[in-house]
Amino acid sequence: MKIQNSKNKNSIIIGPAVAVDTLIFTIRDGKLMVLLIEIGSGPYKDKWALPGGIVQLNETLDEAAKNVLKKKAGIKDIYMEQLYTFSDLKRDVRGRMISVAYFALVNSDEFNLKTMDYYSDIEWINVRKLPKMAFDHKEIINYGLDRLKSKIEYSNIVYGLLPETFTLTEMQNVYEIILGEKIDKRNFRKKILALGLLTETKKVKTGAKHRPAKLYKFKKRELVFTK
Amino acid sequence: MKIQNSKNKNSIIIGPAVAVDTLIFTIRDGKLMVLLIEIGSGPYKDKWALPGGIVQLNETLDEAAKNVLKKKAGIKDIYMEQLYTFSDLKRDVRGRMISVAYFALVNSDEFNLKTMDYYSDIEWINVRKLPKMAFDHKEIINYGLDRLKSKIEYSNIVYGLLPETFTLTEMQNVYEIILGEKIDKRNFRKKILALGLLTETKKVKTGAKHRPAKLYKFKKRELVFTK
DNA sequence: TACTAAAGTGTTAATAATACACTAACAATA
DNA sequence: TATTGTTAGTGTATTATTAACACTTTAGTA
Repeated sequence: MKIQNSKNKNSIIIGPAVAVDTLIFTIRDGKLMVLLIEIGSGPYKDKWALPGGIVQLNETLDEAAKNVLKKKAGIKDIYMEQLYTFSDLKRDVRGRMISVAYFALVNSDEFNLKTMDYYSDIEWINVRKLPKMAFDHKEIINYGLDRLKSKIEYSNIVYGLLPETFTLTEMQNVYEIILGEKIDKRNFRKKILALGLLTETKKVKTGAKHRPAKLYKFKKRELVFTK
Repeated sequence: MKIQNSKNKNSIIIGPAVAVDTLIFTIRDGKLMVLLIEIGSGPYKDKWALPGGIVQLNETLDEAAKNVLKKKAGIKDIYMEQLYTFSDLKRDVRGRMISVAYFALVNSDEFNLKTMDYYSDIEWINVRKLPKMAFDHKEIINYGLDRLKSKIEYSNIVYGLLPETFTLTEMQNVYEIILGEKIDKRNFRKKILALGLLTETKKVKTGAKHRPAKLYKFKKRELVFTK
């Protein structure tokens, strides 16, 4: 390994630059949405991109991704994991740039639009109806979508998309939206409750013009594998 | 994104350096082995490390990893995938270095030791009995081991560890070595054959002092998900 | 108080996973 | 050439999991 100036922590290295790009999913209006920014100038003008930023010398990739979420989208304390590192030579026409993609889930109740109305060019976009994308960000989104579809089947990550308390029907809807298929109500409830990850609260969701639904919550809001 | 000299493809960027480290597994003497290099000088002298190298401006990460395999270990045309990107600030005391880890499988029949006897300091090491490791390479190995254990259960990647033709017992042995548990012979054969990924060759493995075993081969030696 | 709409609930059938033991075929040797 | 040792090769019964399917309950509203 060749490193110039090896005694100095802030060494200058000649090599690809490193960025993080964050893929933030949420459920809104019964659709799976992703947070995108419209680019205002430069070679990718009028195309859309994932929120991202250059990785600084004194931050890890996880920290860099958290900083992007906080600065660009005002989001913190959410589910996040590293997705994949993209490195095509031509992925950014402006220069050689490696991007470490991160994958995040938010529940749109806690994270309301007002936080970001501030930016005119940042929006939740239906992941099934993407606009013209900059860089290889369409590829990143598809990669993340595959991760989401598979991981929701063998873990409890769905908590990242749900509010603190929720009904089983709301939870089932999230599964159906992500997987793109209807699920049998009785089988779904049986299976989910058998996992033992939820506790029944003593509250119900009232106000709708039908029987009120029991509200549940996750015992622990942290990643658990279920298979 | 701040990029200096944006019209020049070979821009100079101030940021973390990027390396690839390759985690190469094989089965030898009934054990899961990993290819390690003993470091001869510097702050990590006498510790062991994964084969790795700095990522050049004109190569993708996949290419960089392939080049490492070829140059450092004389290996090519094997199963390889990106594993994870490691970025702790202190992972290399010599300076800020991000490492994209790759995960590779070879079958030790095709890849014989002679190819690399050339290097005195490169060896297959039992993954359950690792020596003192440099950097965060122990962590990378454990991460890769988890990937291997899970992926062997939902895909056909085991082909990467097997020769062109093999007996079902040999295949079962690989599963048992990786998972660290005995598997029922009849159930294993039933399940594997039901997947329909193998074809029976007309040959048998003779020479052993017992009944000869049928030789099988994979219909396709490329990644297929089985669940 | 009748109507609407989603909540809530069990059983049966089909499929998949597990547990388990003997015969077949060759090599080595007496 | 008969005997022994060693691994290859095979089927069935049990259990666990998944899939299919329809009616009653409860609040809101007219």
